[in-house]
Amino acid sequence: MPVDAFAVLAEPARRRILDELRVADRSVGELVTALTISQPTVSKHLKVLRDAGFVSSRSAAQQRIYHVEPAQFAALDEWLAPYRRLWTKHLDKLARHLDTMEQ
Amino acid sequence: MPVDAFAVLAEPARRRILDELRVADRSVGELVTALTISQPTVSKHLKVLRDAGFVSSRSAAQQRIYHVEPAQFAALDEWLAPYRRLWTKHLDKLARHLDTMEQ
DNA sequence: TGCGCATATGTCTTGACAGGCATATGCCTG
DNA sequence: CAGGCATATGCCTGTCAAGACATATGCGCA
Repeated sequence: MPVDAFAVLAEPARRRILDELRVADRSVGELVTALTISQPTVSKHLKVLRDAGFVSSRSAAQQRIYHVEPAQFAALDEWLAPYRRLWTKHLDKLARHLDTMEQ
Repeated sequence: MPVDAFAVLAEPARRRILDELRVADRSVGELVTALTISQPTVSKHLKVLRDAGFVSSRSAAQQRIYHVEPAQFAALDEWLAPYRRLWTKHLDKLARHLDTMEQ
């Protein structure tokens, strides 16, 4: 992770952009109308997301179409992995407890 | 998520604390020596982590022992889930591509 | 090539937050 | 109950980033 992925996602507006792009690729203008944020603000957030590798863009005439880049999310998932063990262990314990109660 | 989980994790020091607590429960003093951060700073980060539900503490004499609370990580994982579909799809595509090449 | 649309960038102000330091609180032991 | 240890909290300052606004750039079309 070149730039801090968590810092990038800390901004709610950026997560809303990602939620939008997850459904389908979108032009900047579409994002602006979908999210009701000013155009310069959207462009700046997109730049941050691009620099962090969360999205990439292609040009289509005067428009730029953005789409989600899955790799960064996979990196996030890797960070989460060791903690996942903690809560699955927790769930196992819970399951065993329930099994005990059934008897 | 009552407070913004991503904003909480955006601070590197807090992630270091979690990495430490993931291995084993620790007192505040142990964290201070392990991370080489001032004691007040550690306490403040712990408060943020506590308020966000990432950790909880129990008292042992004058010490407070902190430990990781898995639920918040599970919440994070849920947020990540819809994106996970994106990159597994991506991997599927890659696998199919490799299959094609083998023939 | 000049105009208009879509997007990017620069500047400024303001607010939030982290760290340093001093100090308060809680708890145990002599 | 006094003193000391472990931890929490309050105050202050510097830093950084987000949003508003103005403006620059890129691209297509008449």
